[in-house]
Amino acid sequence: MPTILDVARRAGVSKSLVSMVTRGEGGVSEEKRRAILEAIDELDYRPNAMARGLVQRQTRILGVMISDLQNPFFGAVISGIQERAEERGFRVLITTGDRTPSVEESAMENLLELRVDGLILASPRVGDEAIAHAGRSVPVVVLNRDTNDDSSDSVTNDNIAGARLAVEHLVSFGHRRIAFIEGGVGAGARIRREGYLRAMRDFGLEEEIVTVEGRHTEEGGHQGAMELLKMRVLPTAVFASNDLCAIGAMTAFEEAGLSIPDDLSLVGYDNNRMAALRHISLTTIDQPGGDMGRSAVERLLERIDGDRTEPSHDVVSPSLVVRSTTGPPRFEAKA
Amino acid sequence: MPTILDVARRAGVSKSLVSMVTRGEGGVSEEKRRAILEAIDELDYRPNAMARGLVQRQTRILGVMISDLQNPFFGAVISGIQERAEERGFRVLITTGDRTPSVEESAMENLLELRVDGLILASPRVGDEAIAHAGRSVPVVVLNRDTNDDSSDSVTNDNIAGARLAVEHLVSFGHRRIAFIEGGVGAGARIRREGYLRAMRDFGLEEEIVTVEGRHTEEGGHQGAMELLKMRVLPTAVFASNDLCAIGAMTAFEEAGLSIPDDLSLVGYDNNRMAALRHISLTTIDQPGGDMGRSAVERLLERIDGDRTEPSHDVVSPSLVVRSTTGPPRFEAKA
DNA sequence: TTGAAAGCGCTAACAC
DNA sequence: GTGTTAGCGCTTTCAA
Repeated sequence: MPTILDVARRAGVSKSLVSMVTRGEGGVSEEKRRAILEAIDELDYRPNAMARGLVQRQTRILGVMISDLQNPFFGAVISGIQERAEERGFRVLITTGDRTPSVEESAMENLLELRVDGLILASPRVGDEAIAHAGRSVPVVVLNRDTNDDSSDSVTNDNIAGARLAVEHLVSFGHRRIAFIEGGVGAGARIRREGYLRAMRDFGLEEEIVTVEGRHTEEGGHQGAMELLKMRVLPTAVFASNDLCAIGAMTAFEEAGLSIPDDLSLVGYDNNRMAALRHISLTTIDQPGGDMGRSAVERLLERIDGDRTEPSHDVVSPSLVVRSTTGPPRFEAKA
Repeated sequence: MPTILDVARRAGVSKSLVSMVTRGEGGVSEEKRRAILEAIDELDYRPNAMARGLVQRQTRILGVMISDLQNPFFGAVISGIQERAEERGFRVLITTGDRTPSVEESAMENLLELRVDGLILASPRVGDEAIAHAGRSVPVVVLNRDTNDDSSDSVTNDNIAGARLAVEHLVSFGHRRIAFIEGGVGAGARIRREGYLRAMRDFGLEEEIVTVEGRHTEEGGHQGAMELLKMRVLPTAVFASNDLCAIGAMTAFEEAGLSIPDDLSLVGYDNNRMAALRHISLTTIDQPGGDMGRSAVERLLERIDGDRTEPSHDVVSPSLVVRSTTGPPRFEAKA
């Protein structure tokens, strides 16, 4: 693999000049520049980003840790990140631990060892300590997760408000017995659960609270729904912690012979591409993934450029998207 | 940010010992090792992968270029890649150009400048020359795409056979007028089209060939279907170049009042998670994404370890997955 | 406008 | 078992 020295020799100049050319710096005579470009081409030279990064002490790379690449919602987030990063002259490198906490932490370490200039943690299962640790060496923005330590910024959607929107929508149809399928241990999931609980209480439905375990996957939703189906008295509506989970639940309910929304109403969270499909047509809470990705990049760059040292916590508003999985309960609400 | 020297000083040892410890090499006294570990912890030291990579001339990182992170099929591919790479002690870094050819090429260059030890190109829109160029510096495996140059290995599913499976299945129901919605300019898409054409000819259906433009996205499928709907005589069956495309087409057809599979049969390609959803239940051609990802890693490591210098071209067999979007044509087939 | 030289943080070869 | 040193490929003073 050719080095800058090979190029310099071939072009009959010093390394410095080659460096100036690859960095697009001016002040090189047209003649030498041409010779250098030619040598680069002939040798298939490509600057070594590690050597460069080592001396420049920055990489202009933003690291992104995504826990579930199979969830289309994160596809939207990444699009937003990529778009804004590119505008600002940064590259984006993505890593995933495929939902395994230990692998995720090691993947994050990997990014850190590479000395990325900033890190976006999109809803991972990475522990608080690991985040704090990362935050000590590089600007970090976490997505959809509360941060205790104030070393990192966050961009979240208001999960409490979103959950309330879901419950409110169901209540407005006359539902009272509204169950919740949990989203597992991820940070955002816990807050949605909290939002559900609060909303139920606020609507005077404390007695009707039912929660079952689940996860932010179709399988998780399926299992949660099966739990619900075992109950003596079924809920008339179900709020699932995310769309994937809702879709899994939908499958389970329909397999059990229930018709949605006639026998049961269902609401998800995220508004991912699957939810919008005509055949799914899931009523859900929209979180603007692309916007959140773009904001995360902005926050990161402010830190990198040193424009801001105060922690920032962006909260975007979720909104209700009514589709075909919600309607009035089969029997008149008692109240 | 602390360096290895800081750690050495704090632990009262030389850099070499610290290096040995971070690399997990033996031959360090228990006493010093403990002191070093402590210093590392206190200083929040993290080895600089750039400096390390510079001297070791390898990074143990595999780069993956994915063109569409919104397509769940690639999620499966990445899972496979990640799993196998981890077993073999390699990290995986993913990049995407979000379906923009120029951005994709620059994203690929980025990976190359970082000196990844190998590159997996998962169905990107990157040009042949760019691939060949990359192949000159690092082992490259391309997914689902024919390579002209023999510098890179490939892992593909047999798109010709897969397309034939789709056509055959429809023919077995008595369909004759089977249209094809194209998948755009990506390499795999062109081969599927070719497979469709060949299969139609082989079944003596040359007269019935109808192709319309599309892309490997829902929007692309929707538009392709709209084209089809404008035709004087509608096909009785449609084969779409991938699942996303098929799902978009399904939406368009149903919006136009057609019922699937009664008025029209539909087959996709990939067997992604959306296709398997109960409400979509798309008949499709399965390609084993996870297996393909794992194979790609294997091929790459053979090259990296120098175990193989001959080009390899893995071809996996696609299979038909019959679900609910195909059936006999509404009117008896004439023949 | 150009070149020489120091040094980024690390590993590896060697000496002790 | 431990320390010293050269050098990976680059950028960045600084001089010429």
